[in-house]
Amino acid sequence: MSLDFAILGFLSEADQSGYDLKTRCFDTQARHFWTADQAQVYRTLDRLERDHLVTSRHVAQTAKPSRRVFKLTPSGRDALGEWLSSAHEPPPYRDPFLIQLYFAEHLTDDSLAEVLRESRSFHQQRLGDLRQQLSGLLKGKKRLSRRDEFAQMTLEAAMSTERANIDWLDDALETLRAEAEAQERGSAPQKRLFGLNGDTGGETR
Amino acid sequence: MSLDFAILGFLSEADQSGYDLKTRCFDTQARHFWTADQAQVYRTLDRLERDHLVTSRHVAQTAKPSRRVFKLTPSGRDALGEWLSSAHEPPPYRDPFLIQLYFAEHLTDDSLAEVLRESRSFHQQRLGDLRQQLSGLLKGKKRLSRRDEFAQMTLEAAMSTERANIDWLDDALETLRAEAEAQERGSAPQKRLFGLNGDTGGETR
DNA sequence: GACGAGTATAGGACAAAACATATATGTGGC
DNA sequence: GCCACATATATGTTTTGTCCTATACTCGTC
Repeated sequence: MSLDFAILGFLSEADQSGYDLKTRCFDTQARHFWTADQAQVYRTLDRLERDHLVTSRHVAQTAKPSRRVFKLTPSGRDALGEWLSSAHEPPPYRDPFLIQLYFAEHLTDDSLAEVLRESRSFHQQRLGDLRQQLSGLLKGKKRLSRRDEFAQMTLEAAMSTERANIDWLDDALETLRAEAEAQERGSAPQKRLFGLNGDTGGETR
Repeated sequence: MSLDFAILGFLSEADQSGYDLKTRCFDTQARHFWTADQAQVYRTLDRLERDHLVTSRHVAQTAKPSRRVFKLTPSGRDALGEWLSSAHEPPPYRDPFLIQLYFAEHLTDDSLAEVLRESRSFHQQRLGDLRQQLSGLLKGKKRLSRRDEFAQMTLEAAMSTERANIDWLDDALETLRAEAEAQERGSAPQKRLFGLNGDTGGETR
């Protein structure tokens, strides 16, 4: 469903082929908020054309296979506008890492620390990728277009999430390290890994 | 795949029926990190039994339909242990809200602000739910078991993500508001919604 | 006694996503 | 000539997740 509108959105900016959408949109610009398989792109385009939200025409090329270029129809544009302005529930969380953490009693402290570090590394990599995307977006531009500003905002949003993940993981690793040290020194084992941080009620912040 | 191990994990704590898993685990304890449909639970249990990772026995009840209670096998426990200790790539981001933001040039400032507020409300609700779950977990306990500590950690992790989302949305709304005000007063329109915040390079934090 | 709510399991249908393979053309390197 | 690579589209299959319906028994209530 959302994929439909991501595609309509990209077509609202420029007429494109399925190949363009895959390589120039989903593999690059959009990869931090929506990914799509090549097969998925072509099949969705077929469906959108069947529903008269896009049209296609074949364009021959010299020295390259011919392309099928898609164009947004007026009703496609309407559908996009309506979807963009209405609320959509965020998808449910589904993170294998939290399953691991939830059942971490089966792991040794060392194993758990390793899992935390690996998770951190994944998020660190994603954050690095986001930074690269952002600097690519800003490169050589003194003033961003309104278009670019929104692209930038999506990157900043994703980055703030990644930073939250990394910070949390750092805290958890530090707590684990401190716990291990306390244990080693034979002092009273610090059982509680996390305090309440005053987070059990009241305002958001 | 991950669902398999979530189920194995819950069975590692207690023998349970599909109904128990659905209502007592996935609908309650685990809902902030993994959700599963009833149909999915039963079908996954069938598959796990076929693969000899769990076994089942029928248990008759008085005044209630009989239950099919599942139990982890030794090889199921092995499979769980191995999965828990190895790294798993976090699933790709897929957030319809970021699609909306990315194509927000098609929206008026008011529409966009409304979308941001609605998104905020979703996340606020989730955070509230997380807080409730956490206080439910802590209720009447002076000392948490190691088991509960990990449950608490998953809640804290989810909460930190939600807080990051909400904070980012608040910033965005504030910027939008300030922009609108500047425009109204006829002063030079503040084009850039977001600064760079020094985030284009260097260390994570 | 009809009806809804709770307990319990199961299967059909479908949509979304992932994974794999096929096909056709032209370029450049070995 | 062969192989890899980029361009370009298409289809087959499987897995995962969602939605809906069916079945069956008990209890409380209107």
